[in-house]
Amino acid sequence: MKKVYLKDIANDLNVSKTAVSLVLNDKGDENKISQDTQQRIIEYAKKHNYIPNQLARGLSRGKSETIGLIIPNISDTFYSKVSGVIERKAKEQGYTVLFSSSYEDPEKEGELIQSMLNRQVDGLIIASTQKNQKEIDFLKKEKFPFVLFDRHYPNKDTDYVVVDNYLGTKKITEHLLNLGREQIGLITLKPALEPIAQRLLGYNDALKSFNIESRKEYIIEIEREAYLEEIEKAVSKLILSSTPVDAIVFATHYLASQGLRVLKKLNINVPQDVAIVSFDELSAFDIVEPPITAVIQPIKEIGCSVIEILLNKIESTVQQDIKPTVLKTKLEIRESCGQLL
Amino acid sequence: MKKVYLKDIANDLNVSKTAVSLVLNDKGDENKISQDTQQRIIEYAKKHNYIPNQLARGLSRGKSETIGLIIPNISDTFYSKVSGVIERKAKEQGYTVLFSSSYEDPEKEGELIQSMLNRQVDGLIIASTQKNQKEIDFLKKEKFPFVLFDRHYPNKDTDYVVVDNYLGTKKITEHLLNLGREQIGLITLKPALEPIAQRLLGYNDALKSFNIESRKEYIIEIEREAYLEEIEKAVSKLILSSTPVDAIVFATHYLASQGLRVLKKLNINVPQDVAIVSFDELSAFDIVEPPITAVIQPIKEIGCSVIEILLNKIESTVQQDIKPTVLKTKLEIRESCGQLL
DNA sequence: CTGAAAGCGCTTACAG
DNA sequence: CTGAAAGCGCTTACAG
Repeated sequence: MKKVYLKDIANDLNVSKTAVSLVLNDKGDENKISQDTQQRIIEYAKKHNYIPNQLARGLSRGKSETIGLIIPNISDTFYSKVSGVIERKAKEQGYTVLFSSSYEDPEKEGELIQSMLNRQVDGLIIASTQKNQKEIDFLKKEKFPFVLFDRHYPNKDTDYVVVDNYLGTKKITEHLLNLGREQIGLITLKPALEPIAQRLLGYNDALKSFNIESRKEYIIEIEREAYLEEIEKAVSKLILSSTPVDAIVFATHYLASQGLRVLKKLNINVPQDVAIVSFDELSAFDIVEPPITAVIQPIKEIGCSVIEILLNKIESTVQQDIKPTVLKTKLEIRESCGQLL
Repeated sequence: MKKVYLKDIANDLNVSKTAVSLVLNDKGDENKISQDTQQRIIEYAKKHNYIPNQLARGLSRGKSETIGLIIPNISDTFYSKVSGVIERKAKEQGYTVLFSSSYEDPEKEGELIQSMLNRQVDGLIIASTQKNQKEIDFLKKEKFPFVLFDRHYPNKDTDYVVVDNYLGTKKITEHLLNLGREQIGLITLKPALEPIAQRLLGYNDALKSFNIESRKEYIIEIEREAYLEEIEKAVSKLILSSTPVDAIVFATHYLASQGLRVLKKLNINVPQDVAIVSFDELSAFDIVEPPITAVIQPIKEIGCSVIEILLNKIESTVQQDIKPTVLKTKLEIRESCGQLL
């Protein structure tokens, strides 16, 4: 069975390509093509397993029905979950998603944006490295539909969907303070991405609201690429200091889980010796020993907002307003902070 | 700045579209286009930010440089990790990946295959629901490049990459037996996908090799869609039976983690009262209470094999042999099985 | 109701 | 060394 094309159907059925195209695109009725002809075309297409070429269709219509998704790492639980809802929602509207991971490499991210543009995606979703100002400016200038999520460019006016990282971190830090912990360390990342910067602010402001001075030596910023090794030093430093910490805030789920590994290795009791909290979680955080208190990001809402905003921009003819979306996090109290001291 | 096309470059530079196309595709030298002309074209393209249209290119060349990835669920840690390596390796060879989740729905999977074909992907990677014989036959008949992974069609001759599910489960079950456990339950899934079927066999054969009879009431197959509720019943049944179990094999990571949640809720001590093991793991299984012994799938190898086989098929002109790849699992011993009884 | 034709933006024999 | 032209497989005004 050889491949069948539009023109084959037209030839075999003695109708024009126009008619076939119209019918197969559900425009038969509005173009008043006879029911009989429509029937014949549809049957023939089904029988011969006609597969329209979307490349040709896209080229001709100037629309690919594809959206590009660029994230730091599809293997990370947060991004994979958000990607899941984005893909599902996109598919519901007839869009397929092209994805690529930037692995936090700005240059790679730039190439990916180019590559997605090459491929004529109708819109772009980016959780950016925040180091591609130029590309973002380009997209803006071209009025190309895109929405940022998780990380945005604070000094640029774009659509984006983020979580309230500031308030989330403030909440978990205050939770510790409310339980009587006062020497609270923060283990976070170095390159100050916007969410990470916000988390630092939240931590500091929580301390401030309890009239506790933030100590520089309690804040450890580690290199993302080397976090596995660096976190060990960081935790040791906080714990074995002359004024040891009685609680640690971890700025990401992987810092928290790795931090807990280290604490266990050092035979530190959690929460007796130190309480811990995490920004974001892993799905097993509730059965970990001890279960880790965390602020949770609303995965589904993030994905839905992103796709809704993007499709709106793609499909609407009128210029859409640019508006940031800031979603709330949820505090999930478990046992890693213990009881009131 | 308006968009620039091949023909604009040709016009502005007073050369032919042919020359521009050749040069931009790195075929300038082999077509003996003067260095000067090449230089001018490349500079112009860069300066005006020329973005070639891949749709047109693909249409013209009959190749889209895209591969389709269809998996049950991108949000599942196993699939997201494999997808990560597939995407990375694909990108290295210039391919972008289009992905979609089937959510275990055969009909949806069929549509996705169609949709990927529409989009002229050069090849397809599928972790199938195993209920689309027809589509697989179609792909085979058309000699369309594809490779299955995780789940294959045992009665069909196709390329696939799987893990030795049989041996993996045999290993964890024997681990329990070696520690003196004899009443070993199995909590697994109902719709007998190939890997699930193999895991059942592995469990049974392990018992057999220790001359222990497999008891029907110790094997509980639950519905995937309702596993959260059903697992509670399953665990209770095994534990509260008149001949209670002293160990449980969980056939997947999510069954294991949910199973552990239930055990904790029922105040059953692991491993004192029951030992548990899991096929596959979650990244926090080592810090869970107790750390869960599991057989691990070689994520990276799976992804690499899949992409290697696929690209080989796509790019090679000679017919490639069809060959299954069966990878080894690794037993990761932790504390959920305790010591020798 | 239907068809011929132009066009989407590339690539690639082919001729010179 | 270079250019005109056909072709990839569709869609869509336009004319009848």
